[in-house]
Amino acid sequence: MAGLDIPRYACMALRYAIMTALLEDELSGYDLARSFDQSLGFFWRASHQQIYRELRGLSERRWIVRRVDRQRGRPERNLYSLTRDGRQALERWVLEADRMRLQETRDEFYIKLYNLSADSIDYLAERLSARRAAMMERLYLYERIRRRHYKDHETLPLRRRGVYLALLGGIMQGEQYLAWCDEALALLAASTEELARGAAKEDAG
Amino acid sequence: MAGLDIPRYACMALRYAIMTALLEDELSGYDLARSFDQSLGFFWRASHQQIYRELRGLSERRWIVRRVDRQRGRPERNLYSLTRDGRQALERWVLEADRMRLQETRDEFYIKLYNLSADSIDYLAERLSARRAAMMERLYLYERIRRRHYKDHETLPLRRRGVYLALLGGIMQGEQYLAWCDEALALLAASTEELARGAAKEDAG
DNA sequence: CTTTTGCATGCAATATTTTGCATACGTTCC
DNA sequence: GGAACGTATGCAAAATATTGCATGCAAAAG
Repeated sequence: MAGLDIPRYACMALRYAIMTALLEDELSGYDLARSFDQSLGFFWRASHQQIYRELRGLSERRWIVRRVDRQRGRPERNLYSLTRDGRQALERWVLEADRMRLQETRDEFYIKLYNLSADSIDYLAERLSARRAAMMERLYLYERIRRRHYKDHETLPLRRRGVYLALLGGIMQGEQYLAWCDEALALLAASTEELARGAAKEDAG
Repeated sequence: MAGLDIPRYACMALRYAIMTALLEDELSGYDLARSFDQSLGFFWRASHQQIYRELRGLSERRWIVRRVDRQRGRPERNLYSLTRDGRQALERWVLEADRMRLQETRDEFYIKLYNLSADSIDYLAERLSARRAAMMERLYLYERIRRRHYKDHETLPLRRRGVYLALLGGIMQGEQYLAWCDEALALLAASTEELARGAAKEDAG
């Protein structure tokens, strides 16, 4: 029951996501919480509570160190950076333990689709539109990043190429998602019309 | 501290995924654990432990009921089916609380890509190939299901159309993923070659 | 016959994530 | 001059998910 908050195992991706973010910059918990909305956060999001907790755990392991930044007027910031041990742990993790479960989308919207009915069709179509719009915006952001930082990826240093590939994955997935939304919305609209004409077969158990 | 295992809130997607699976069939925990590898499980996977736990919680809520099936030779099975309350709760959930966070891929492989280096490039390329192969197999399965059950989706009853759309989402995402793998593998291969020729700029901090 | 595989269920501990709350200071808006 | 907003940090509890272990029977494989 001692050392309650220090997990014994080192299997958590968020931990390494944070360390990855610290690879290039010294950042505060607050910075991390925000930058997680912008870059790595596309692939692994976390709330500030979780981030602060991880920062504590990482400090106790000596994988990161804290430096207090006293600002005029503002509250102090705790800036963290990777230690040598941390860098090594990160490198080890990259080469280890690929759990490859990626085979799962884990989006409850799909489950809702399994429950499509005359009662739910309008709502689901509306939500799908919202998702489409949100993804559109996300794609717009991706593209800006791409244009600004990854214009010609042939000349990037190696590590940056990896980041580019992740970004490309986001972009391609986003585009595919838009295409799917369009197909789905079309089918839902057609179904609504059929229902209105009383022509659609109702679910018959 | 009383009623420890009965969650107070009703916000968990797995719960509704299970109920959705029970919408058409009476199933055992074991059945669910396996069918989750086949259909809904593409979108929300769970271990048998989690499933049994949820089944217990759902029973306590009276959203499902258990029927004991005594089989010759084999151990007994607990078969579950939806109650009226359960069906209503499910319908309510579909129309409620769309949390729409889908904006996140949550695959640690992307984080590893952020750490691409001369040390990790071969390993990551190898893992990517494995993912490509796994997705290929998954797509093959999807396509079989599609051909068998969703040949012409225009004539399906409404609920089945929803299931079809989820499946279509899986298929499209899978195809996109393959395309991304190919692009990524190509870039990694090119980078490896450059490294071999000593021509690639090494990561310069 | 003995091991493996499949069916079938479950507990306990740990790990991870989310939700709700709390604080405190400074600036900007009205 | 007070409300709202942004910076900045954190605890506690609840919800969710994974891992490791355990059991027991039957059929099939060797």
